[in-house]
Amino acid sequence: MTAGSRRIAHLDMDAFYASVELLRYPELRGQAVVIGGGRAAAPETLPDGSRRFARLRDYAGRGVVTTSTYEARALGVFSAMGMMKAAQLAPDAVLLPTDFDSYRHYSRLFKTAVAAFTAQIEDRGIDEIYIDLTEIAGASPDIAARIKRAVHAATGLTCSICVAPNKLLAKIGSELDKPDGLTLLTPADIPLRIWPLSVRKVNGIGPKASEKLAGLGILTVGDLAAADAGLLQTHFGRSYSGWLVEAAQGRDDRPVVVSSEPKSMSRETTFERDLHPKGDRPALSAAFTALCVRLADDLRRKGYVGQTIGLKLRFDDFRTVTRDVTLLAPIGDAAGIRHAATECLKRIPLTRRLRLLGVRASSLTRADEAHAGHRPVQGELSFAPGAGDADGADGAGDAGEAGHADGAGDAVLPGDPD
DNA sequence: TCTGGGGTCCTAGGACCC
DNA sequence: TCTGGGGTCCTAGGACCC
Repeated sequence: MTAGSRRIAHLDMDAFYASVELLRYPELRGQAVVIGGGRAAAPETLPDGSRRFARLRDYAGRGVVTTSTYEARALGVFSAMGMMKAAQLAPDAVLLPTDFDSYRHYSRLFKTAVAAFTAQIEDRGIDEIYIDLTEIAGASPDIAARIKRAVHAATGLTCSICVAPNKLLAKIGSELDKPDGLTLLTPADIPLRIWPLSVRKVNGIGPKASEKLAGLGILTVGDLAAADAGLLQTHFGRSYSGWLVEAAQGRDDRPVVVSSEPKSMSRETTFERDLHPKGDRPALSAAFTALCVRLADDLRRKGYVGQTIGLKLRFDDFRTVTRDVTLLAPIGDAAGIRHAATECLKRIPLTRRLRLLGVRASSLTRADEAHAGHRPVQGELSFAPGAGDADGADGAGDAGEAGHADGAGDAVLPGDPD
């Protein structure tokens, strides 16, 4: 199955959200534009037909930058940066709210355009895909150029493509000539084009690993390629160090995965201000219910039910805690989800104000196969005696069946209808 | 100027079974 | 009577990605 050389392309839309916004607001072309901020203000149309845009300096809140135009990046504003920090760096930059419906629309358009070439496409999110070109007739540069033209014709947007022997190299390469790039990489290019790059450019080496590598004097992929395998193993463990060694050599035999089933679905929200578990009980309870309703809605729309329900809290000191419970049978309704998540909540001591609340469903099965998907669960409920945390003397043993009985009387966040 | 929301995968310990 | 090993499931947390 391996052997033979593959031709794998990585296609990445250029500054995707920002570029979609520029299609709608062409007058912003050439300006520093930032998208994000959660509840940012939408542009206002004036009587003369012109538009007034919010500026970054007007923003106040807890949002982060989702995307920025290349002009904003030149000012130091990048994805995931806190909006308040971005406002300091570029106070005059235009601020736009995220419009996911619109981005999803353009995402469908570009993916459909590529699908005319091959079905061998791996979805990697809203703005990027891998494409296996191995079985497509023609030279790689020609195929890539045709795909770029098709994407532009379908969307009016540019993308960057790299064709390489594997996904690892294709992913790195698609960034090398951005925007509107067309890059070809062969094994012979690795020393000259890959090794000078920061280890951060490798998909799978994040902030923590790169920090640790820097501590060992390893900054570039070339440093990594030259590093002692034993040294790496003592610091990163067998599995991850083995992968690092392979990655530094540009080796990767992961296939292009054409279809996959979702593993989990979740909804979470960060409050505009930290909420007190007792003093803000009504607000917390309403938010909790709303999250369960939205999650149930997602599950229903996509046709799944979940047998494991989880709760996530983040405290004002940013400490994050999760708890989950596996039920006897999968569920998908908001009341059932809320009931199970409330059981999880009872197992977390609420000592501080809450910054974030989230609800998750996992162990998903298709709703139409829910009967077949009835997995055997040993014992009773997982929160039966013994399976609890620390001191299990909290009498959870008789918590009852995980049905929909409204035992909310003693819940930390009392259930309120609606 | 404190740091979003939606995911996947991995690790590690304990329960439980054979 | 501690002396096992293998396998699966469940849970919690963390790294990483878009």
